[in-house]
Amino acid sequence: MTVLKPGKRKVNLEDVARLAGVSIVTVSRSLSDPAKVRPATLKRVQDAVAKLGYVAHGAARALASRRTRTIGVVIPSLENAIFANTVFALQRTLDENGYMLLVACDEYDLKVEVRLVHNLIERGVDGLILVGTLHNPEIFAMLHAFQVPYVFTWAYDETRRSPCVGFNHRQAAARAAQHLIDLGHREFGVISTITRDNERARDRLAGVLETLAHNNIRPDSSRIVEEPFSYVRGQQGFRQIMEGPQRPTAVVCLNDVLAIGAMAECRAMGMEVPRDVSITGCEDLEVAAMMAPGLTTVRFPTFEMGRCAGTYLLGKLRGEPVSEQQVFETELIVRGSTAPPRDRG
Amino acid sequence: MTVLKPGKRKVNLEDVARLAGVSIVTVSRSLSDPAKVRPATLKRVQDAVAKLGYVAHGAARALASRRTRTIGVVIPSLENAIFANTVFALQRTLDENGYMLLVACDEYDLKVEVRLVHNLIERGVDGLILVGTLHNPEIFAMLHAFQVPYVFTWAYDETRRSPCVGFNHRQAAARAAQHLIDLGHREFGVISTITRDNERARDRLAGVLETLAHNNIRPDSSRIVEEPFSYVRGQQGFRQIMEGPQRPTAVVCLNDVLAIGAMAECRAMGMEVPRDVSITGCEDLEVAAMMAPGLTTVRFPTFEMGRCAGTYLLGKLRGEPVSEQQVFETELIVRGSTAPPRDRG
DNA sequence: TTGTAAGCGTTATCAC
DNA sequence: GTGATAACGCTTACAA
Repeated sequence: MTVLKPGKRKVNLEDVARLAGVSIVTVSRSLSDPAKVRPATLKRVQDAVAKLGYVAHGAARALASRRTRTIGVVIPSLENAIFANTVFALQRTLDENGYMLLVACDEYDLKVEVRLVHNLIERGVDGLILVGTLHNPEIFAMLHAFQVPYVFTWAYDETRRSPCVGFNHRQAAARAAQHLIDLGHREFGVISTITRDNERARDRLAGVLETLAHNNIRPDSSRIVEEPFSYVRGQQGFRQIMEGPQRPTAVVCLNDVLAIGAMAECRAMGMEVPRDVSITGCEDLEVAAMMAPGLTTVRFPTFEMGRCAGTYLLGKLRGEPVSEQQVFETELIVRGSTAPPRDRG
Repeated sequence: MTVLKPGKRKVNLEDVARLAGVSIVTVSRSLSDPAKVRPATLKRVQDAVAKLGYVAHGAARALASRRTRTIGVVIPSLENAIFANTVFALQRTLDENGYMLLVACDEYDLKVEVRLVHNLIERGVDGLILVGTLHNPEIFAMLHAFQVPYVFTWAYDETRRSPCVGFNHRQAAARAAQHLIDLGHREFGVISTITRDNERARDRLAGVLETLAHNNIRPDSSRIVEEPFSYVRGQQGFRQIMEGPQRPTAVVCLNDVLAIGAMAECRAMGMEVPRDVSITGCEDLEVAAMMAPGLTTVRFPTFEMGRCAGTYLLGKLRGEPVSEQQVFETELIVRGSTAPPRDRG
């Protein structure tokens, strides 16, 4: 049971240099800053590189240059399409600039996140992308100690303490609620994600409840449920709310997966959206638009945000001036929301 | 515009060694192989590490040890949930074993994949995970030259030339088609993904057409459409097929996104699944089950496959004997498929 | 434009 | 069980 371990690199700068008839340094320069070498020399080097199939040794390069050309990102989960999308946008942006992306998932556990950030710093990431502003102090300590530039995504920090890019979840959710109120709804149900350790969920819930309270609507606590992120839990939450003494005319779901689950259950219970009940879901999974006619949603431009996060770090690493905060506008997408039924509203 | 570049690591092995009153080597050992150091010494070292907030320098470690504890994966896209899922499973498996994951997307471009694999090897990945068996020869050359262990996912290689783990797409698609034939359908439509550079799409399409041919069913080419991966294209494909001279009674969609689009269009056209037409989609997005009653699907256990790919590489790196090929069984999930209408079947 | 020399921080090898 | 020493492959002053 011998551990498979590669020997030393078969072809290194020295080999290329020898074949090209130049010194090691010239080869190094030809690769990192071709403009600084005479065209004829450059050609010889490039030919040698091609002939030998030389590939730079990243570790050695990183050790000498103190840069890995690698960025790290920690997200809660890749099962959630909005984070997969964020990573996708990020990867593309970084790739366009010669950077690669280390991806880690903390599965919504702030303690795990500490370990992941540690591992990422150990790998020498040039920059770090995290989700939200809620993090273990140890993380801030490491980030500071190792001078790793970072940016929070899916975050909106009014205090401007950290660089972040994201959305105003509170406002987005408030708008959704206001839309329903404007339609005449007074009886609300709310299906939220688990708010513990999740500021996005907290902000959204606060946005809805505040708006309702502003209009003197205070839904009974039995009508406000917190469910884990899954279609099935969306179904359960909807059923639970609808089995209460009086059915609400509108249900706000704090993400689209819960919303889709709620819609499925709604249909299973013989009701229709939005005729019998108005359902609103935050986020806008493409599939929601496709399969859920009548569902009002709030779209978050996640891809643009991902790009922005990548651009921020790249600019920072280049020493360029970059804006430390960016908020993307969300969009309320209405697909036939109606007023509550006359006999109940 | 000075480029932001960190100076040398503020705290290194030497600092830890000094504080602990031991040599550098002992510290190194305490970190990599604690069992080989006396408990009392170990404790002193660990205390020093904690006090100084020491984090190992991965590049230096990699240069000396020839291992980065990093694995690379190239997938077509993260927009496709099945690949996001694969990556998720992979990441979790690797994390459990102290490895991290570099993720890159080639967006279904085999030429881009070459560049990404190059970059990954440059970063010194200890192993590589690719999707499918169809790759540019340059990739195989590099893999071989640098002795990088690799495994193909979403792949089924009957010739057993490369380590791979995946599904028998041909068989899975054939089963779906056979199921419909058994129900009495004779008039078929097929909505496929673009088969160019995509062997999974090719295999699935072949599986369907072969099975139909076996039963003397040869759908007109106007009923076989190839559409890019998106809900909207699924809609378009369905409409195109249904606008032909004679409507088929069954439509097989070669992935679930196209299937969901097809269902939406079906509904928009005033038809019902499966009463008016039977739609079958390969893959089984959770949302399909939720929003598409009547849709028959084929489930591919993607998470299990992802874990398997990670386990394979880890075993290989440890020099353990590992099985070079693994095929996961797919599952036909029937949700109310019916026979074709009497007056048409 | 090109080359020389000095690290970068760690692990492997071999002594003790 | 612990320590001295030599790599590991590259970049960055600085010199020519």
